[in-house]
Amino acid sequence: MQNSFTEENYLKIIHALSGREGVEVSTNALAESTSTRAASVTDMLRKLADKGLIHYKKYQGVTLTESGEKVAIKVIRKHRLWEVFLVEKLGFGWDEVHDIAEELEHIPSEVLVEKLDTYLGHPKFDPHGDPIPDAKGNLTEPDYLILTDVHVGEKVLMMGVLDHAPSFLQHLDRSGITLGAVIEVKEINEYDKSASVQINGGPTLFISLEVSKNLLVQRR
Amino acid sequence: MQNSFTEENYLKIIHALSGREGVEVSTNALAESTSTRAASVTDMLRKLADKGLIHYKKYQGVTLTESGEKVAIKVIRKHRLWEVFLVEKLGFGWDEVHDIAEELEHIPSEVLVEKLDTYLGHPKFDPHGDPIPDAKGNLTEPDYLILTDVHVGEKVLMMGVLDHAPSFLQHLDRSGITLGAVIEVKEINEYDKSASVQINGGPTLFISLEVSKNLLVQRR
DNA sequence: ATATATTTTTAGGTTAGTCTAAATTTTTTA
DNA sequence: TAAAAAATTTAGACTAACCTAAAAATATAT
Repeated sequence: MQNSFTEENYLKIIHALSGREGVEVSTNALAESTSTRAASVTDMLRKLADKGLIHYKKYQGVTLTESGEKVAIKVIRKHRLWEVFLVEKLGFGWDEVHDIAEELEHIPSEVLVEKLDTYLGHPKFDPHGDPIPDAKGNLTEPDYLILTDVHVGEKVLMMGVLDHAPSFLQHLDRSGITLGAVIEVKEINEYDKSASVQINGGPTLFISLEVSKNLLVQRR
Repeated sequence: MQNSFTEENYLKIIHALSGREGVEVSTNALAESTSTRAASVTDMLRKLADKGLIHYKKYQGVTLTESGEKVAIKVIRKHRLWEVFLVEKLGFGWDEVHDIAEELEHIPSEVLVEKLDTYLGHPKFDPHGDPIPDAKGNLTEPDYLILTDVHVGEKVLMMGVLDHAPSFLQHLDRSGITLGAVIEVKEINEYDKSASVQINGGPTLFISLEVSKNLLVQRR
């Protein structure tokens, strides 16, 4: 029994919205994320529940079942591997690959994914720093900090982004903030929490709270 | 105005069935090729005609318009480039790639195709010897012979296959008949038109008319 | 604790792509 | 060239995924 493109998208989004703790996801949140209406979401939830892919009780929100989780993680694995391919092999920018990977992730061939994974050298992270689930479906989220949690004087490594919007990624490109960059927090403005940071021991620049909130970093 | 997966498939199949001369394709032939019923084909033909992608007069069969031809050739370009990728980069056999390419060919991104083409080194032929249309949509079919047209004593180069069925391609693999192989026709059996051929100056083997009819070759 | 607001579900409808059965047109054959 | 056969189209219906409007359930506020 094959899942449709649309079903896979719902499962992927439920996975993302329910987070590590597997918290219930609301109908409205899904309507927002899928760009559909709540009524359409309800229809789909009934269908996914019938297929045993989600736990669903009317008015109570949904969580993934084990089998739903499996499907979601497979889709995420494909999405992230294709993103690596697009950036590493085809030369796309990290700001250009999301929509294309959104299509490629639904190509249904197990052997394709595994050959792609091998070809790419079994990457552990995608171009945005997101972890790639392994072939068995194990997905371990590294516990990165958000830059807002870093104190003045600390040096951290840039490890990923929370916002994948092209405009945000392009902004980082212009600022020279790339994956693996060393970020030293020089100063935090008390008033608006904007910060001045030094990148790779080179130029110092000001970043807004909005930017800080979307940067995942790691102490060295 | 985007064309759907299904519409693209119809256009691709009409292109294939109408051949170089652009001959009319019948409703039944399309039903056969799309694995649907004639009534469904009629519905789709009306739709494609409304979009200006085919010439359609009831009961008279269809041909592609210029704009339909353009779409078909784009799909064919994508299909064949992805096949090259699957074989050359991911290590699939030529008998394994058709179904996967059938999915990949509908991924809609011009820039993806062009980057893929560049990455692959602008290949001119796919793993089955079929010519790859260029970015401008020029598709030049080389005029190969069919092995049945080759006389005893002639040496020819194996250039492609007409049948893409995995079972046929696997049969060729077992026989050592690969793209680029030199085939010398040693003998043709008058009764059933089976032939004995020598491959690359090495082993001689018997091939049935069924096989000969599906091998595209070139005089040297 | 009741009234109001919000969220979610139900009811009924739409479109794309498919189907079967019946009607119509074209082709073949006697 | 008329009858039979084959091909094609029309009519009416189905499913998946969406919609709007109205009803029902839950949450919030006075």
